[in-house]
Amino acid sequence: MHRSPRRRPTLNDVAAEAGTSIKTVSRVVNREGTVSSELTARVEEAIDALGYERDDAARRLRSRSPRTDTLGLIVFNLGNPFYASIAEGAESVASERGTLLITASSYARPARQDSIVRMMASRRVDGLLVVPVGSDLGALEREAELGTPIVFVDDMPDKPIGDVVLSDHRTAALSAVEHLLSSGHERVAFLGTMASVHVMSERHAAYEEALGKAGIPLDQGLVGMGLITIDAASEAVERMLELPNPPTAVFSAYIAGTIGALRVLRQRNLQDRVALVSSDDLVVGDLLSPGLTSTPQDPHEIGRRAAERLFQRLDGDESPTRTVVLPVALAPRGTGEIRPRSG
Amino acid sequence: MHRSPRRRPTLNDVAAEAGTSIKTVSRVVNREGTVSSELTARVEEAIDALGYERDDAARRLRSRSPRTDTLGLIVFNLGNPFYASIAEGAESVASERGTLLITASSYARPARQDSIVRMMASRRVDGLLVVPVGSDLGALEREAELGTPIVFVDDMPDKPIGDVVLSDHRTAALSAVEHLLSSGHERVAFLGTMASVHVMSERHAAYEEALGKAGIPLDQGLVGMGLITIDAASEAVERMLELPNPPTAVFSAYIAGTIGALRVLRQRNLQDRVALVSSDDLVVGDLLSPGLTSTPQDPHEIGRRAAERLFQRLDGDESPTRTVVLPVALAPRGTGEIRPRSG
DNA sequence: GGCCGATATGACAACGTTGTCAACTAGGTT
DNA sequence: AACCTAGTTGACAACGTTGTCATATCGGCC
Repeated sequence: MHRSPRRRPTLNDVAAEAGTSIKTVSRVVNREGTVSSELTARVEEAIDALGYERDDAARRLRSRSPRTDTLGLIVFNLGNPFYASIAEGAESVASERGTLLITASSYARPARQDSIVRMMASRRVDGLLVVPVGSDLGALEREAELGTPIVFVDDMPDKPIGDVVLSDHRTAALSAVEHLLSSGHERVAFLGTMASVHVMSERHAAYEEALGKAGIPLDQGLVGMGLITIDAASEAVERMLELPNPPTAVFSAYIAGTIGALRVLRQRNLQDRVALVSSDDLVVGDLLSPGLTSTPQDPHEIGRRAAERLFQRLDGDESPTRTVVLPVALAPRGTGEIRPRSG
Repeated sequence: MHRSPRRRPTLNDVAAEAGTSIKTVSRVVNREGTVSSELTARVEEAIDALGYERDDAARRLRSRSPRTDTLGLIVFNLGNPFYASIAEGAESVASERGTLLITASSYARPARQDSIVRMMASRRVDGLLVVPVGSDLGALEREAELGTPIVFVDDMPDKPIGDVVLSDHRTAALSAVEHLLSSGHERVAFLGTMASVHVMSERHAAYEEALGKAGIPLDQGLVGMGLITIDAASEAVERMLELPNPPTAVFSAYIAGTIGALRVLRQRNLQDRVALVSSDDLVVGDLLSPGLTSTPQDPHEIGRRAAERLFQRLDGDESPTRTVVLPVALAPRGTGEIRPRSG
């Protein structure tokens, strides 16, 4: 028996159907338990017949508690398995609290991040999880001032306007480069994206620091920055391999660079001659031969911890901003243990 | 100059600050262009000073258009790169229309899918993108009746209550198994998850169909179903390899099975002796040696197409339900071309 | 019989916004 | 001078819900 296939039923419709008032229906919907069992049954029948579902927006408008039970998550690219895993980790915490996630990709573009923050703000998300981009926090700063808790993920914001959950990128990058140097490499290339991404500049700084400590002069010809795509990384590696004094090892500070480098080395049959350490792991890094040496993070755990911190804030924690740094250990699996050939 | 760090400013607050009425502020916020430039400037100043952002829920409540500019996306597991890529594809379409995505993982559990659908319904998403699970559509059916457009992704629902976008799973699975049989394999194992997942039973049926056509008797000892995790798949493959008459080839109908099989074959140094064709590709399937033979889908495109279909519905298309089947071609890269050893 | 308290129900305002309509102003026309 | 028009501005109701408060009913007690 179809009723109105178009307009969603409201409390009013249910009340009319059950022959009672909207307040009583509201009480039944919210299980307040102060409605007689006979009337409760009649109301529930009407709810089923009409397919009524409470409108959370109207509820929030009137209710004392201003919660939407919705969080915003902004990452660089939701299709990237690393960020996807962060999202899933956050979701697993949120779902325990009956909270949904609005997810969006900023593609590392500040303007897009800003527009997403605004859209999420006008939807009144309870809090934000953000992989920050750019030097300008923009609308995020206003949100923080208005009391929306923000947890930054995987990277530091420029101003401490929220908690932070990230891996120990500096130590990881240091150990990666030092691992190559201790195998005897002196020509170590660097692959990275924009320096404006904080993590990237941190990894690059660690690269320079490790070289400096070992007394190896910096060669800008071995430094590839601004390489966004896999193909750009491949081309950069190809150029470096054409140099009169080519690199004997590569440190890739991001996953697309790693894939690009792996492809070129395999094409040129150099996979057993040029060493490679990747900051990020591949899902199947252990299945390659040689296996991929990396400093693998635990994105699922990062997502979990970030969401947990956000809920602590929502539960009333007003303590000063905290930074959670998760340890990272180098996982030697093959590509990083290739030694340079003399001559 | 801080004002109220707690309660969000409303039209009323802005109106008071600017010395005008809420209706005028509303007009400025919505750029109706009927407010004098002097007053517009004063209002915009107040908006900036207070950090006002319109409440979309209240807007929707009153406005004629009932849109939330929010879609719901339900996949099995957002952390799985295949689904993550679908999500990103859908998001790229949605963002062009100023629409955000609420994403959630059902973990292939019907009860969880149902509860997510309900939560999304009470948030009044404009439409749903769903990788369906289980034989009972549950709350989805009610939503469809109430006029919420639904597009099913990657699999068919049991009732045609919405459009469908998926790859040609049957043809892909047939060609995968036939590829192995044509190389001379007669002992071909099957790896899959629950038969309640429609795609899975379709791939399994194609497996049986291909064997039948070739006149090869079915051996239930070579069929591994219900293997959810990578480890479960590994154990199943190990058991099969212990058989007196072990498989010479494996057809894996899902990615975790593929990874589990690859790990075991590598451990036992059988990667060049046992053939493998995977339904799903790995991000770096071409980097393995031998490379992974698979029937790769284009999840980004699936997500795009599904979202585009949903927007067509939202734009008023009321034509009968349509099913979009995307073609899939077998990509031979190594593991699938291993021939059985005689004796 | 009147009164009490407990229980059940509903009338009404309010949340923040937009649609409707009325009112005011300024400038031009008759 | 009276009138009209266009351009601005604001008062008020309404969206679907919940908080507050009033009212109705009933059983039990003095």
